[in-house]
Amino acid sequence: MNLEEAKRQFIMGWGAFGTNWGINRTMAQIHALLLISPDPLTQDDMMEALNISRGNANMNIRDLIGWGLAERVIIAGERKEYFTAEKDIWKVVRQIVKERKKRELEPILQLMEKLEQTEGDKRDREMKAFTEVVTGIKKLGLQADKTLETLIKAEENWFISNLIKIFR
Amino acid sequence: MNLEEAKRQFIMGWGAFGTNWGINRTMAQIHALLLISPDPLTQDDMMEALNISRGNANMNIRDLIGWGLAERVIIAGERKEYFTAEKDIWKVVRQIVKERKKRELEPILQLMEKLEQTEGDKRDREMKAFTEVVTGIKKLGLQADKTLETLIKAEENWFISNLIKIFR
DNA sequence: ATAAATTTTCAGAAATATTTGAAAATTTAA
DNA sequence: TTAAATTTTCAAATATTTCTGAAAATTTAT
Repeated sequence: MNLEEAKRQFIMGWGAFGTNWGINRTMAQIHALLLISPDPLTQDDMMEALNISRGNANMNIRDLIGWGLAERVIIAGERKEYFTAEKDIWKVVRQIVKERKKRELEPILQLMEKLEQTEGDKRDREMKAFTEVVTGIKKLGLQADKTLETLIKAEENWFISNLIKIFR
Repeated sequence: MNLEEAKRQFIMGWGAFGTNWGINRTMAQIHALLLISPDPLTQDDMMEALNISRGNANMNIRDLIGWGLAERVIIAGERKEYFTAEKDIWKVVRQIVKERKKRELEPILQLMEKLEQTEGDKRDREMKAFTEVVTGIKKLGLQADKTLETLIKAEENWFISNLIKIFR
């Protein structure tokens, strides 16, 4: 396969992958494009490469920046804005984990904490089933939160070398 | 808060949470409903509780079964089919991890392996950037695959107690 | 066998999410 | 300043996903 075709497949594949994870296809494709671009790109470059409109490109670039996955780059003497993405995949994963933890795990934990306050007869089967599930989710969620927090702070080598030891 | 309101919020919250993770809202709501039901439910019970159509209920129940998150229950003397969900959250998480690994991680790894075969001049900047990213994703993916495999096989206490040791 | 109960399917409808493109706002150069 | 270049916004259009409901298929009881 030649490079052009491989790039196309990479971008399409990354886009489909993102879709499974609740990430907008275009955002994932822009991310893929930036990942494999040795140099920063402009919005127009991306519009052309991915065949998308100006508005779409602009919104998704800004979302990517919001996720901490892309950043603006100033290029001396250039009028247009340029963008790059972090190339180190491990850093990318850590950044995504960090954001999703904040955006999704934390709200679920808050909900479970609120639902733990539910009043009712503890001998009632319905009540018991409910309480057990809520408590279980909260416990696991807290554990996950702690684990992910450590993971986010970990340095790659430390983490990987530990994982290899523990989970072989 | 009383139990009825708490259940409602649990089901809505779980549905919204699922949506963020590429899981259909109704499927997540049915799962939530089953999680907090002390006894098995029929399709009609779910249709009524969640205010959804027969077709929708049927399809999503079968999807849940496909994910290994719900199962049919035979109740002696009853004509209708009943369904339950695994209540142990840790088992639920393991099951989800297992399915997502199969459905999503494995295809991405296959794609990366294919893209590693891309032909081109290794001194070309474009080629180099591409190869580095593909290789990086594959490496991390293989590591994740191995780790998740261990996690799937692990017993809860073993896993949690190890994690607590490693990641405190 | 027959028919009632129940489950499954799926085309079209509805809801949701994404994208476009043109206008408005902002930035930059001269 | 002024105006050209660039970025941002957002209402409407489009695409995608999900849901409905009725018909078909299957299962069960008699």
